[in-house]
Parts: sequence; structure tokens; C-alpha cells
Amino acid sequence: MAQGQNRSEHTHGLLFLTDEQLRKGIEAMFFAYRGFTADPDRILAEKSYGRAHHRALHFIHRSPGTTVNNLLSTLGVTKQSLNRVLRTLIEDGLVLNKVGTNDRRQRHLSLTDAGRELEQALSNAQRDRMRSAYRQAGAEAVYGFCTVLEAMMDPELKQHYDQLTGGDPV
Amino acid sequence: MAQGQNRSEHTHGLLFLTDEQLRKGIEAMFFAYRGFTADPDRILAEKSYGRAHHRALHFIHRSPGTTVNNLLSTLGVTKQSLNRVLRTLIEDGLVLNKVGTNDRRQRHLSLTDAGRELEQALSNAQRDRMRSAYRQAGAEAVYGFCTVLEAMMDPELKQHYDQLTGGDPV
DNA sequence: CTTGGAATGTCAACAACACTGACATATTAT
DNA sequence: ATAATATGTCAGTGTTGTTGACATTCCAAG
Repeated sequence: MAQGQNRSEHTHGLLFLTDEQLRKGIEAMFFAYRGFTADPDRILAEKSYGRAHHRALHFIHRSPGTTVNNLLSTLGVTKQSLNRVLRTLIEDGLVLNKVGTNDRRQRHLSLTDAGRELEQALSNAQRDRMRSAYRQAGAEAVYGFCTVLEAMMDPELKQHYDQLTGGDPV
Repeated sequence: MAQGQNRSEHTHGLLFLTDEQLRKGIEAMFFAYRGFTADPDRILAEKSYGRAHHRALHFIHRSPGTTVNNLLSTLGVTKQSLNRVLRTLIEDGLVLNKVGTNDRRQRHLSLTDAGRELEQALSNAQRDRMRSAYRQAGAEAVYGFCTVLEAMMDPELKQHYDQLTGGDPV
């Protein structure tokens, strides 16, 4: 396919999307997600944790004092599945479990110093790759990147995302 | 954070990337990937297949006649893991396994009519969401989307991606 | 104050999908 | 002949998800 012709398809207003182009986006998501998780995965493997532990640490760090139910709907897993992960994190002294003051049924989750340390290590590894990709791609590309990703989310998950990121543009 | 100040960070040449912005990209990837797989997952669940079956069907469709070893390195899994999936797909009459003519050790994989049918159903569901996201985001955003994703891939996986997509721009 | 329901935790069983390690079988290359 | 390659298979293990059932704790409505 000629580059000029191809390029023209996304310079005028209407989008003519061939299956070819859509398939390319699909494969890009697949291969990129592998890269996205590769670096944290290596750190996690050393400590015999998995991706689920990373996700829990990440979102507890982002919303300190969050309840189990809130974390549940953010992660989109069952409480049994999350509980297994949380239990090991609490036992290992990475996560704190504090009974709520208003509603004593609720457990408020937060990171210990050790938890923050691991979260930082994982986060740094992931951010390094993200930063490098952003720099390679350039500022306009970054803006487009986030815009498409946001349009791809389920509305219910988009809410969690907006709440975390404050709805600010990139 | 004021929008004007934020916006300015990606209109001039140098990228000043705050942890905030990088974290936003990370969370966008997480939530978007869930949306990305949600529609095919529903179809797969009906037929009691999993994501691994989808991936195999996808790449066999993309490279008809590919060998097991090639598929292995594209998917990045062990042969034992792939074999389990391929066996069920072959038993169910979705994939063909043909002994190579040049090298009779190799098995060339391709889809049957039934295999093509399921692959199409899965692909259509996934493309529908991708198309909708592309249209919402606009042409320039799509270009940026793919550019950042490509920069995020591991070099070895990038090769597979380039080979499949022909290295053309979006 | 009792009772219903919500939030949480836990146990058991199970399935998908990844891994490692070991081994077998053709087939090709040296 | 022997070594290497491509594939398939068996057995075991681990992570992460699922359902279903049940207990506990606590808030709130009657």
C-alpha cells in the first residue's frame, strides 16, 4: 500500500477504516500489552508474586484507604480472587487492613513502607518503558494514544479511570 | 492541574513527562485492555473456549500455513501450552494440521471453514469496538495510538508485528 | 430490640492457562 | 551413523480467575 494514499486517509475528516487498519490496531494492542507487563513481571517473579499482586498494590497506592468493595469493582474480579491476593500481601506486611471508623464493616486498605517500596519498584519499571515509548512517539502521538484507549474502555470502567485520573487531559 | 498548562506540555518539542502523566497512560492501558478483550471473551465463553484459542485462531488466520514453531514465537508461550489449545481446535475441526512437503517434520496450520467462521465472529466483535474507538478519537489520534503502542513493544515482538502488518503506517 | 440486609472473610472445588522437566518420534542435516 | 530439529505428549505445579456455600460483623429500619 502506498504511504501517501494511506496517510491521506487520516488527514481529512471522514475516517475510512479498512479491516486491515483495524486488524493492525488489534495486533498492536496485543504485542504492546506484552511489553507493557514484561518489566514488572520480572520483578514480581523474583518475589514469587503475580500480576494480580501488582494490580492490587497499584490501586491501593493510588487510592489509599480504599475499601475492599471499591477495589473489587476497579479490578473487576471476585472477592474470593482478590482476597487470596490481599491475604498474602497483608501477611507479608505490604498492605495494612484497618477497620473503618464510620462503618466498622468496611476495611480500609493502605500500603506499608515495604508495600510502597515494592510498588515504587514495579511502577518505576513500567514507567520507564512508558516514558521511553512516549519520547519515541512524540507529544501529539501521546495525546492520540490516550484518546483512543479511553474510547475503548467499557463505560463502567471508564468511570473508575476518570475518578483516578481526575478526568484531566493528558 | 490547569488544562492550559497541561496542554502546553505536548505542543512544544521537548516532552516534560510527569509521573502523573505516565501513570495515566499505564492505567489507560489496563482499563482499555479489559474493553479490548471483553467482546470476544463473551463469544468464547459460549463455546467454552478461552483467550488462548482466540489468539491461535487469529494468528493462524493471519499466516495460513504457518508452522507450529513460528506460531510459538509469535504467541510467546511454550509448546506444551500451545499444544493443548491446538489439539482441541484440531479435534473440533476448526484447524487443519498438514505435514510439510519440503520438510516433513513441520506441521502447517490453517483454518477450516468452521475455523474461519469463528475467527470472523471474534474478529468482528473486536473490530467493532476498535472501529468505534477510532471514530470517536479521530484520525490523528489513531496515528498516535499505533505509534506509541509500537514504541512500547519488545524488539523481538516488534519483528513479528512488522512482519504481519507489512511495516506500513496506519 | 429484633430482624433484614450489606460488607467482609473464608472454605472448598474447579477450570483456564501458563510453566518446567522429561521423554518419544519422525525427519533432516552433517 | 550420528547429531540436531520439529513436533507431540505425559506428569506435575503455580497463578489467577470462577461458583457456591456459609459465618461474622455491623448498620439501619421496623
